[in-house]
Amino acid sequence: MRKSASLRKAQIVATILDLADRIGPDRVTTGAVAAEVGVTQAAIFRHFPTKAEMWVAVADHVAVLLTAAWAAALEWSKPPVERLKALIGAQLDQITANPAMPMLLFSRELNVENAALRDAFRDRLVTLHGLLIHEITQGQQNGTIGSDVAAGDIAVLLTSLVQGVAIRWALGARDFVLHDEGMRLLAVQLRLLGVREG
Amino acid sequence: MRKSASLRKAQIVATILDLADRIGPDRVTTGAVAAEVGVTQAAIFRHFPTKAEMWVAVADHVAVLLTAAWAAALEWSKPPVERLKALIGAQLDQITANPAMPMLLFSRELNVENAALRDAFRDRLVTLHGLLIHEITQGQQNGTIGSDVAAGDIAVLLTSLVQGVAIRWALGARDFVLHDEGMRLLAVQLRLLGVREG
DNA sequence: AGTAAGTTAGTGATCGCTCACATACTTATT
DNA sequence: AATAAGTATGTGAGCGATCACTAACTTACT
Repeated sequence: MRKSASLRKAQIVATILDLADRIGPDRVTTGAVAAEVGVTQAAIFRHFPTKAEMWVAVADHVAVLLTAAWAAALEWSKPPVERLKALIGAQLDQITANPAMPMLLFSRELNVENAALRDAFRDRLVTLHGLLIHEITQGQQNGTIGSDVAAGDIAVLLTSLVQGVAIRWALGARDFVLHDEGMRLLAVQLRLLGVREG
Repeated sequence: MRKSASLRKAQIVATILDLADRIGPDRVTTGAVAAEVGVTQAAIFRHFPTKAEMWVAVADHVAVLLTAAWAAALEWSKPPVERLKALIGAQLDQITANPAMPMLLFSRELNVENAALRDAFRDRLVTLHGLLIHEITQGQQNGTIGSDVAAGDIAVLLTSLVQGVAIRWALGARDFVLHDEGMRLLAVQLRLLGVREG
């Protein structure tokens, strides 16, 4: 059936994310998207001038989701450690809701073909890193996080933790709940970092 | 010039690894390999029946390198913490010597097309994880590593650390020495884990 | 009636792979 | 030692499949 252009665009973006998870980002061809959407391959180009533009639209969509999730996590101002947990929990939830994200970071489409896509994701990662460092610094200043490790190093360790558990989940059998396992390991690491539980 | 089959095969394997780093694993076409080697594309198929077999040969080559590096790291029996550092240092060195390895783990070739390739790498990662857990357990038993965190969780944290720094290096500007940055973060994490420096 | 959305039927480029043939090297026979 | 026979390596041309993308035409909705 016919749909309005805006609806069709949204459907295409959602289909790309779904297919990227199910068959891998680099197997998302215009033909595969069209078959999934239920139109001919040529119809895709009524809505996006090139395949690269399709991916940019996907990046924009994901960026909006991530930004909103981080804002929601920080909405009710809490102690820095709780804000840290909320940020990382939100990130884990976003990955669960959108499992293609980790693999997309290493796709040929992002790393080789599409500089705009790469820049969009890089920007979001840098932003998250900044948010983490801010909360860590706040926690160190009010004494709830030990100051014997530099805030930047803590942020790297926490980022690696999320990355590690997400990759193990995405590439593996997905036989555990990403949020639960991630938060469990986060609690372990925070305890090691000398966080005093409130 | 003509070369013996064994030499040519080795040259092809080395070229694949080099190209995988420079242009991305999924851009390594038989034509690109042939051009780099200096023969026609058809000549590649004198030495490997399919492209998938080429990648399996690459996996075998890498597996040998990794196994030898781990064995060398553990050769002179040292205290568990030193053996841990040696293992992770060896892994960082192998990644430096062969920068395509991290990206290869997320390539379409490995994750979608080539189950044998996937199994080969999975086997090596599982083996490394086992080696890490063994040393961690030894360290906990002789009291040089705190026992308040499960050995398996420590292994996951250390694996994530290596993965995180390696990916940051491989996908970024490579503007730091992977071994140095990895060992610096490892020292931080080990200190958090209550490791008593000998 | 006019236009937005979709179809049919293509294009050229690139992919892995094959085949008939040519040339370099090795081995056996004289 | 010379040479014929056999094998290993490489070439040039091309096949079928798939890719992103385009143009001309058609249908549905306002």
